[in-house]
Amino acid sequence: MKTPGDTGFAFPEWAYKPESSPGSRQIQLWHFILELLRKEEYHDVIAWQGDYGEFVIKDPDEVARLWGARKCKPQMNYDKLSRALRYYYNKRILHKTKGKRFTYKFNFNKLVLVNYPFIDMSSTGSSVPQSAPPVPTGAGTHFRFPPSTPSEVLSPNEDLRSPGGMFSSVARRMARGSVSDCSDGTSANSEIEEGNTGAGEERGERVVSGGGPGGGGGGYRSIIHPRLASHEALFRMYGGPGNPAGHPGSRGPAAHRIHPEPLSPFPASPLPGPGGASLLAPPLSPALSMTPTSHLPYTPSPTLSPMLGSHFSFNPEDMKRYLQAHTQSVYNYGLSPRAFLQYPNIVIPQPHRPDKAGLTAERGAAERAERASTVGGGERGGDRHHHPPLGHPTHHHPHPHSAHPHPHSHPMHHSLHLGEEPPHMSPFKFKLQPPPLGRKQREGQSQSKARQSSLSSGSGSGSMSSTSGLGSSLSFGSDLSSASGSGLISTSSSTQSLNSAGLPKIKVEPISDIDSEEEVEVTDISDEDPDERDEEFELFAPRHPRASDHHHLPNGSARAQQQPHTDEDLEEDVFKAPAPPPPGLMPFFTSQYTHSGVHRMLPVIKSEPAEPGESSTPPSQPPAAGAPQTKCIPLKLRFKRRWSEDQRMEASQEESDDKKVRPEEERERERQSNGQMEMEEDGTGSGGGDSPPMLAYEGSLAAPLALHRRVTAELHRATAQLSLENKDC
DNA sequence: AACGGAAATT
DNA sequence: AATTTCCGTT
Repeated sequence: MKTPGDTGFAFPEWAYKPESSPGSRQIQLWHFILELLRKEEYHDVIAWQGDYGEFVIKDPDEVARLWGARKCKPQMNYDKLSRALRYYYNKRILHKTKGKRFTYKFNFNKLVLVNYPFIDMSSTGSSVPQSAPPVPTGAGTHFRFPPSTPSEVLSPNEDLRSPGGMFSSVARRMARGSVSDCSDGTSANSEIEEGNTGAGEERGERVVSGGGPGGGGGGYRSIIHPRLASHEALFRMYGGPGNPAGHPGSRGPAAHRIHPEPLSPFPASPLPGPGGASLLAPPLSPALSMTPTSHLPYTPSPTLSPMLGSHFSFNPEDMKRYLQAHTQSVYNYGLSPRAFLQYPNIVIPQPHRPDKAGLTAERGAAERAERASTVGGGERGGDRHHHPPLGHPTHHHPHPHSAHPHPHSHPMHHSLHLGEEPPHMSPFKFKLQPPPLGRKQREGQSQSKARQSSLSSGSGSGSMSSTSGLGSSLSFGSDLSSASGSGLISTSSSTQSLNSAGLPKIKVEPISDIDSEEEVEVTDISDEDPDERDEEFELFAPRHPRASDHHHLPNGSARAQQQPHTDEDLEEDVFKAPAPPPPGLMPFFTSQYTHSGVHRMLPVIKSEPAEPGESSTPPSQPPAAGAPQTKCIPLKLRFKRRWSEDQRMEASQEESDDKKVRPEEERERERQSNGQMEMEEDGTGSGGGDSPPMLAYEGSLAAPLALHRRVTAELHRATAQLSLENKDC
């Protein structure tokens, strides 16, 4: 009986699979968190709470301990763990919910994309709006859905690098089976693992890793480059309507999963074209491949299964929840529907109501038990706010405040047309980076205050704190070209610091302080920040959940950003697109406007004080010295990157995400590929993307829903759950 | 408590 | 690449 639903929140199964993270061989923290979150056993330690995707670490020390156990890092503590979580901010996987202790929030968009870049809902979406716009106003009309380009869809941004990466990683993992290094037998992970498997939560969805892999092993090599895989291909592969490989229902277990989805988010079959096309080899990543595992109901064709035992699935329940969530979030939480539209498979985690108090503690850890009892009690008492049960997502109404800030249609003025808009790009911050002084160096040079010395050496402008970067940061329109990049920089830099080599190091970052709304529920802002999908908006996206510091916006082309700050405005800012909308990417801008602001109205439950565990902090051990490295990207490159990006955007309006996080190589690669592909499509829109959405959802949800249903079915057929055993230790 | 830079580790 | 470790700052 532990379905995701029980827990109250549900992510697609894959979300919980470590393997779903392309980039990592080992389990990733976010994944681990998700794991904990899904288990009731750990609800005393960490649990969903508050807004969509928001969770609270009730017992930081315990979480840290568990994490440490999992990673075989006995010295893990919350401080370290939290550092890792903070790294997610930039990656936009997570955000901090300000004002709430130990409270963070997931950004599902990111997760989805990261995990399933190939799942391109946009195709679906492009043809049809998948769900209702947050605000039923006529606004929807203004949005058009640009023809999607396959390439686009797949084009990942930062995190989603090419699916290829995923492939390889997966392959790798498969090859190795499992990672382990921890000699420590007592891994906490076992706890978790047990829980997962033991629970049988997925009723069979979970794959039994053991059984199945019939050896399909190697086949998944994609024949087609992932990028090229068209939506059609995707679906074909899934076995469109025809459902080549067997009926879903045929298998026992499957049956119930496949029941009709009342609310499927998906529109009609995505395969516009030659329906008849037989499926060709699945170009998809292994993860996608449908594994013909025995338990999989809808296993398409046996041949396809690349990965043994791995599959991921979109089950109806999830879908349903997703929809509900979607609606709810849209209406209640003010989340960006865009996100969901893109990834219907995501389900909203509902702060679930504790009725099952009893269940909680017994299981997993005796160790935690003590704590649990206390905490548990408190917690339960604590949250009272209920969210509407997932009953009737479809129409519901917004809570009182949700307010539709924009009663009037709110065309995205910001939507730019390809050529028309001035390339106001986001201003970038150029920070001088102080010469790296390694810890060693610091130590070596002056043990006492190495840090300061480093700063001073940096340039005379010791003023800049790492965070603020005000001291030497410059910001200006992204129009670097005009700035003549290097020239500008060099100028400023000249005064500034030079690295040992003599080259100035400058960090170019987008200034996204726009959000700056301390007042405005920081939480959400970022969360839906336009991520991958919204790439067009990305430049301006508030990438830092906390924009705490500087609000300067020096000259930065005073353009748009500085305007009134109403909710609307804020949002606009957020979504402001520097470049024209990328053609296939985000079919639904519609919703862009409204939501962010709405949610803050919701009173959040104050998390209970949760007594912090004391936990002694273990002594840290000094790592062995390593080779010194400098990670600064050469100035040139930075500019280049920037520049090319701009161009790209103009040309193709591709998304761009310039996070420092992202390595330029990737971007470059991406850019190029994208650029080529994209060109074609913009034609339609000529300027504004006028192509009207196939279905306007002007106002009603109904139509879309129907469509969704269909797709859902297809997906069901096609999907499989990803499960790889990944026990580490 | 939370943030984020820097270096080290895996 | 994703942390882990350390740590100064806010």
